[in-house]
Amino acid sequence: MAGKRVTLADVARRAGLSSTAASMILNGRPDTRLSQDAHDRVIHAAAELGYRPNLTARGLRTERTDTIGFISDVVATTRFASGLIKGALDNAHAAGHVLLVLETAGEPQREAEAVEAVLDRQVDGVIFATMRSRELYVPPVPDGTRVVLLNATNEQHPVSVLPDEYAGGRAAIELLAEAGHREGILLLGHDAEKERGLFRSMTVARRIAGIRDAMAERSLAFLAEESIWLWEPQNGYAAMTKLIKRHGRALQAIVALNDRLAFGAYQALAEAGLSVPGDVSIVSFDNDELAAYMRPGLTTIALPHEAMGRAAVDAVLDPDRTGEILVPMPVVERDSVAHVS
Amino acid sequence: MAGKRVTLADVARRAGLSSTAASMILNGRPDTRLSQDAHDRVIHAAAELGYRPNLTARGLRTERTDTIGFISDVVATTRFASGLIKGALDNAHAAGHVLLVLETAGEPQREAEAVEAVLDRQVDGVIFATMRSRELYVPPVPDGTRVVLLNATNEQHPVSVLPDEYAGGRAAIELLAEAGHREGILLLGHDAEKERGLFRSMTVARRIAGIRDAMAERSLAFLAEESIWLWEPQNGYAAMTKLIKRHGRALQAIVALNDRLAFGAYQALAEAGLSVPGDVSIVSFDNDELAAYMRPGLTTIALPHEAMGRAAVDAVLDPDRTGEILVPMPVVERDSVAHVS
DNA sequence: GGCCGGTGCTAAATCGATTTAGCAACACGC
DNA sequence: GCGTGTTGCTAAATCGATTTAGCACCGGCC
Repeated sequence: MAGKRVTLADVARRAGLSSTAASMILNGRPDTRLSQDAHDRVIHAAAELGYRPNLTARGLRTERTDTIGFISDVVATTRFASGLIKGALDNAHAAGHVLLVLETAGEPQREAEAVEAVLDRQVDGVIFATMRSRELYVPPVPDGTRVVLLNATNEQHPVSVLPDEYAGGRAAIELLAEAGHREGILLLGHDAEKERGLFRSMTVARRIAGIRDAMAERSLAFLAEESIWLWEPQNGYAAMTKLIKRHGRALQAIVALNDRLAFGAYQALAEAGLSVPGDVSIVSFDNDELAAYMRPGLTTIALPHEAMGRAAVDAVLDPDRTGEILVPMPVVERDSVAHVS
Repeated sequence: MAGKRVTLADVARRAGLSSTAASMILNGRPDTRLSQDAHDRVIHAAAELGYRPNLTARGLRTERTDTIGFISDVVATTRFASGLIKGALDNAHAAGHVLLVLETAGEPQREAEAVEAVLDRQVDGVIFATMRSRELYVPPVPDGTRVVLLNATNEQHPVSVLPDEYAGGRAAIELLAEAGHREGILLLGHDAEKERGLFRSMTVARRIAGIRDAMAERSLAFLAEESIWLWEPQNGYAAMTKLIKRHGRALQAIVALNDRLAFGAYQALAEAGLSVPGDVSIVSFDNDELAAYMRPGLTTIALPHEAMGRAAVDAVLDPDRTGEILVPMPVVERDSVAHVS
């Protein structure tokens, strides 16, 4: 494609009108007294010339750019991070906006740079996202700019989008209880005693609270709780190998605090000759890509990353949305939980 | 933070000079004859007021926005997609640029919209990325705009960044050969006969060519080749279950065409009571997240997603880069290949 | 005939930068 | 004392849109 871009002035000239008239007509301004004929001529000329407004120029005048800054500590390492982006992208597209994506690695220096980079480009709003949910430092932002925290909170900016972890935690226990499990349940990843006073993350705390409340309501107690600091497959494998030795067949169900731990548990159970869900049921959290690949498929409470990303964009664009926006965590039932009588 | 942004005019006023002078000084323009004193005053005033140029305004005048459009068919579903973005983000940041990320789901309609959306915002260049490497349709783009294809090619735009799949394919075979494997090698995922005339993807074709050339050079032949159209764990599992039955202990090594197939193969081997790498060695491609979680760790030829993303940004910013830019695929050695004598 | 109000449109200012063109003051050479 | 350069700086144009303020014309009414 060659030549320069068509400008509003070109359209106006072609229509035999001023660019004032062309601007008003193309923006559908109400209460202008421009004739029907003028409307027709401008719209026709614009179509004919393939006119598209230069948003840089418009932005300069209107201070609106139809662009949202999406600043994240991490974008690639987890499916969660990219899910947030995808959801945000979807709703931004639907609203005719576009996303400026920046990564900070969680370093305050880069966070500050990122904020400046997006403000220099006059974004309409900023979304701050984190992997590990937490109270997030937000560099100073001018008053008018709308800020939404995604999977994070901040005192000065009260608009946060979070997964409804409390309800998710309850759902995991409800699922096991409805399948008839009442005994021999193991909590893999957290021990109330050992981790007392340690801060893991805001949302994980709620997840665990949901689990414990649902247990208590049903007068259920865990057979064992195993604290694991890093929720990686290797650690899940090691912990489960030990626990199988200790508890043997008393072990009937596992609540794993994420899918990677569950994956490690599968490996340990297979080595010990125990089958899932025949001998042991497992329910977990996150719905990692992994969960679908495992055999049998892992039943898990999904982290609703895309829905969260979508909610964040909606919140940026709707000035009335405020406070904590909780996004439900869907229960993804596969084949790792057996019914017992 | 309150109040309006500081403008160049504010800085100039404070320094007691014209904004022309302030602009020239802050941009480090050569050959202006402005005094050292004027320099000091402007720089001092800018620092004092915390001046940051409005890039929208600058962009309007200079037609440069320090912004690159990153248009991808998919951003979230695979680690590959998000790796490309992360790499691009890294080098964009290093070069003081920022990325406008858009997703198209591979639909021409959305591709066209995406191009218009980024051009309307006067980006300095556009990167088109795909998951499945292919000749990509690129909507018309004005002459001056630099276009780079990432994991794709296009006739009109000769700048492409691709993984060096041919060398990667060779590397897989070299690895097995050096470990002493000469017989009982299975190619999992492709059968030359069955797939004749079918087009999978440009890069996969090169991968397979590298594999076959390296085999031929060493006068090696596959024990069997198994065509699998969709490279998912379930299909790898099914195919391997069948192949183990058919070939038994003759099977000594597997070249899996991606890690998800290898994962399925692991499951089938474990069920058949065969150990990796004791009974069967496996080498694979991609270096999915999965590969590190598997037991034993999977040796695989990595898809260099981040390096590719970085290379794409470099190519956009350097007008001299042209043609195919091949990014090496690193060999990631874990524990799935045994030495045999 | 003059005033009023409505209709249909446009000139010019504006956003915040960059860039072009050129002015005033001074030194120098002859 | 007069042209010629150099030095140090600025006024104004420009990019492409939006928006403010207001002009010219017409018809109707007294």
